[in-house]
Amino acid sequence: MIFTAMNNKTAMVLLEDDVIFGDGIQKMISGTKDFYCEARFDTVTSFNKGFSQLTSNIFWVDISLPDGSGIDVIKMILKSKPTALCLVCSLHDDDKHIFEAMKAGASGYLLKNTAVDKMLESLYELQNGGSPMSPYIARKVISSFRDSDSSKSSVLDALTVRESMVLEHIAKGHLYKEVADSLEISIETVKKHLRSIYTKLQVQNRTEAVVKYLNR
Amino acid sequence: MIFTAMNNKTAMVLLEDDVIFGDGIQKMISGTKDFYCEARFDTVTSFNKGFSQLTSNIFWVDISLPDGSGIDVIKMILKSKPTALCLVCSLHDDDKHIFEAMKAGASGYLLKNTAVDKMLESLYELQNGGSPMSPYIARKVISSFRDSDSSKSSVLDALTVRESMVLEHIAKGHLYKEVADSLEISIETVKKHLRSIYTKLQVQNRTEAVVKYLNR
DNA sequence: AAAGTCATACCCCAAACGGGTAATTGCGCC
DNA sequence: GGCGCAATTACCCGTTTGGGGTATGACTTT
Repeated sequence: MIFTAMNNKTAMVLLEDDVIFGDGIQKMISGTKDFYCEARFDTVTSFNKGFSQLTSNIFWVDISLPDGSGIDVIKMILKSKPTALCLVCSLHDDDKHIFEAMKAGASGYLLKNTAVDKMLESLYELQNGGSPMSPYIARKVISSFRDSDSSKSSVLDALTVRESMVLEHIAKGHLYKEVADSLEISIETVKKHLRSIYTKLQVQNRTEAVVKYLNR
Repeated sequence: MIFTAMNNKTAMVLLEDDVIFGDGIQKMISGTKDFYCEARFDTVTSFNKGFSQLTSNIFWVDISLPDGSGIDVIKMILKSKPTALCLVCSLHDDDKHIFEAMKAGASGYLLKNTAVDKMLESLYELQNGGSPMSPYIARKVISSFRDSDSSKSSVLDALTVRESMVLEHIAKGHLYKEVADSLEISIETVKKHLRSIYTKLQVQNRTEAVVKYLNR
């Protein structure tokens, strides 16, 4: 469903399959003096069909749609409009949905239980370079950066200085001989270090050791 | 500077070296009916000295302090109080400071030009499980998740279905034999697949291949 | 001075790996 | 309906790696 343009207002698009909820959002948008709803869709298919005619830069998207995921829609939008702002509004508060949406390029993430005034505020925040998130989402997002470490000692800490150097080279795909030349020690010593590493990391071969090293 | 306790209010600590700004924040906190300032410090040293006597769970911390970084203070706080909420309030809006603070475990990040009412709102948001961030910060944070591109074809896309399956197993540290058993093919076939993988990924051995796979 | 850890180095041998070659299957295309 | 091509399967051979033992000198801790 595509509507007519309006002067002095920012165009935005609504993708939401729940009729009641969609009506509410559309009404909310219409009630502002700064935004208007250029188009409204309730399926991925209809959105794709109408997309090429849209001029909006702001997209309000639900994730769970009857015929697909809003996350894929976001990817599609950003492929042809890299500066588009996609605001997810979803019931989902699990890591998978949240982080997939972010990876896809969402510029904000609201839960559906958000108060209307907060939703409105979010639109303005979005437009002004912000990334509105429901508090619970923001906490998850910011927490994901937290170094589980600082206190928790990694198994890698058990390695000696020399062992760490060896593992670092090994993780680059080097052979015993190459590591030996780099560190100016004999191949046998490299082997010895690597065996200590395997023991300490409780792994059986170099691949497992490298995986542990890379996931530090 | 440590103050006396107050009933029915949430205790919080202020770490800020700018006297004028600190006064403003302290006044703001005092003006609320839900928070009070248990203590106020202007250096890392004085904070460390007083820390053991503090009961607060909320910490308002500046990053640039005359004798050190607030980021280290956050690490220290969380080491002894893992549930503490640290709200950074800083002038710094560069990636390094932002993400270091998040890694250290900050629960929110405000820029100093934030309006007072937003600052207040942030305290409540923090207490209610949210992670207040200035819009600019939130946008940076959320953008950092964005897949530099879902359109850019990874070298891994060149792999056939079977090759991908093989690589997936290999990346778990499995041996030829284990992969062969899993996929119910002969060891020799696994080896052949892996060699095709090496060619396509332009690597010489399994470690390099696994590194490329893990960095996908 | 003794005990312990780290880094160095060597030997041996079985298991795993990497590279060359080749047969078979499966699928699109004319 | 057969041709072409990629994908999948498979074997052989020489090299690399993994795991075992042993040993010596430097440096720390006790």
